[in-house]
Amino acid sequence: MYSNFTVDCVILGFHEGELKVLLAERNEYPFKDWWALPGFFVDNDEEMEDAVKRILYENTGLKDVFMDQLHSFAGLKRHPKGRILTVAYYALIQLDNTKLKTKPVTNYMKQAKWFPVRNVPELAFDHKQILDLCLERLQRRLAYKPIAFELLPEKFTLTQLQLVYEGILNKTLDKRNFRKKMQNYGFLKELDEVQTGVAYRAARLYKLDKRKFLKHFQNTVAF
Amino acid sequence: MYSNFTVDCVILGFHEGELKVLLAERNEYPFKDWWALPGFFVDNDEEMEDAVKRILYENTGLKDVFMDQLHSFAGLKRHPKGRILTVAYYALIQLDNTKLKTKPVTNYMKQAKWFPVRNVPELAFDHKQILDLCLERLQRRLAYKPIAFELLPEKFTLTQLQLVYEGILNKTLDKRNFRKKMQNYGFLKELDEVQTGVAYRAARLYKLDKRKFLKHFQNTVAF
DNA sequence: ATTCAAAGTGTAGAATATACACTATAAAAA
DNA sequence: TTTTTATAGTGTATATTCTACACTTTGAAT
Repeated sequence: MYSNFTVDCVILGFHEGELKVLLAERNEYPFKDWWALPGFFVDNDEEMEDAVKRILYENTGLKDVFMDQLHSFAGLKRHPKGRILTVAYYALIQLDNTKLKTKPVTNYMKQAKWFPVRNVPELAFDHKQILDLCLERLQRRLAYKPIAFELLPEKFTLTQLQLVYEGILNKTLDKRNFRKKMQNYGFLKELDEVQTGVAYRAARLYKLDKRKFLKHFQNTVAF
Repeated sequence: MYSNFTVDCVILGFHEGELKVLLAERNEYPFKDWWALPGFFVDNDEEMEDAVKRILYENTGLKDVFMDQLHSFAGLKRHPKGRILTVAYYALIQLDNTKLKTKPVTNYMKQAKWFPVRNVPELAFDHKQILDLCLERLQRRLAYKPIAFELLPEKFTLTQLQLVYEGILNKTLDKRNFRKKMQNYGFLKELDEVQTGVAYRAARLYKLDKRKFLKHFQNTVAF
């Protein structure tokens, strides 16, 4: 039995140097055939976060995904059938080629597809507003939440890390300054491993020491 | 006619060097006689923000108050009568002696009273969690939203401003460094006026140039 | 052996942050 | 009118962080 509110989820991944969002093509009215953020009604006996997890699983096949609440939207006119409150979340996944191929998994949507976040089709409801808010929040939270690392595989190169920062901040960064700063933070573990399968000099791999990351940023506020 | 969700509001003011929150003593079950954040059901045909404004007006007599959404809470067990989703807001008011004297204004509460934010009684529902989240958010948002200024009268002294910053950040700041930094930002208008009614040297008054404030901070993110 | 494509590295100057203590002023009290 | 009191208001030196900037190294492919 459904409750009377929904969750909508901005599912983000990073692929080919770009931040991408998973959108669903709706197969139901209103906004049938429009692209929208994956979302659905929360069940009456279901925790809200579990509903988000369910949507994530249906759309990506993944469990244990990093997620965070964004904002709630309850405008009287946001849904043509009357007010439907929605709680928006974002989720960050490690997107790779295997996950790029999406399949329709629920009957209320025709297909799901990844789009570059800054080049999405027109979206249903107020979903464009939700996406924009998400991107703005990510820029701020990047500084004190392990956002960049949730978008990367466990082992990553500094160049990959820089590309994620650039994708979220939507601007290019200086390579040397970026590396210096990251390494000075002290929460990157340098591994004795390098990249494989590249046709040029292989880059060193790093891991995040989440413990040190959180300790470093728990008291990071102005002044 | 009530909808099925509520708004709860962390109403904050600054008085006698301390950040204070307005709490309401409940006159209804559940949690009758407990202190709680002011909040109530949103009407079916009422915008959520208007509901917050209504609660603010009932409790403080003020309109046009600065407010911002915090987070939504929808735990199945947060309310003994079943899940009630609540959207938490915070609001910042200019608290002075006239506003300190509160009166009971609604029948679902016995009285309202101001408490120092870091010394509140045990709260109903998950309201302590909401308050703590609010204080944490304020610390972060202080750096890019005009939070400190919403807690002060239009004209204020630098010492008053510093006290607000200290109250929110919950630590003391260096006077000279604080003033230097604030004045360097360039969004404070120095007035040709000084404080009145003090028994010692009167301090110069300042106003916020909100336009410059927002311009200054709109692009303030890491890197 | 050469080419290619990306990895990896240092330094100088600018800006910002921090630590720190005394003088100036206005009203009140003597 | 002088003195006291309480807060306003101010500068400098050092440390830290930020920024701009270009070449050498490496490993695979040709």
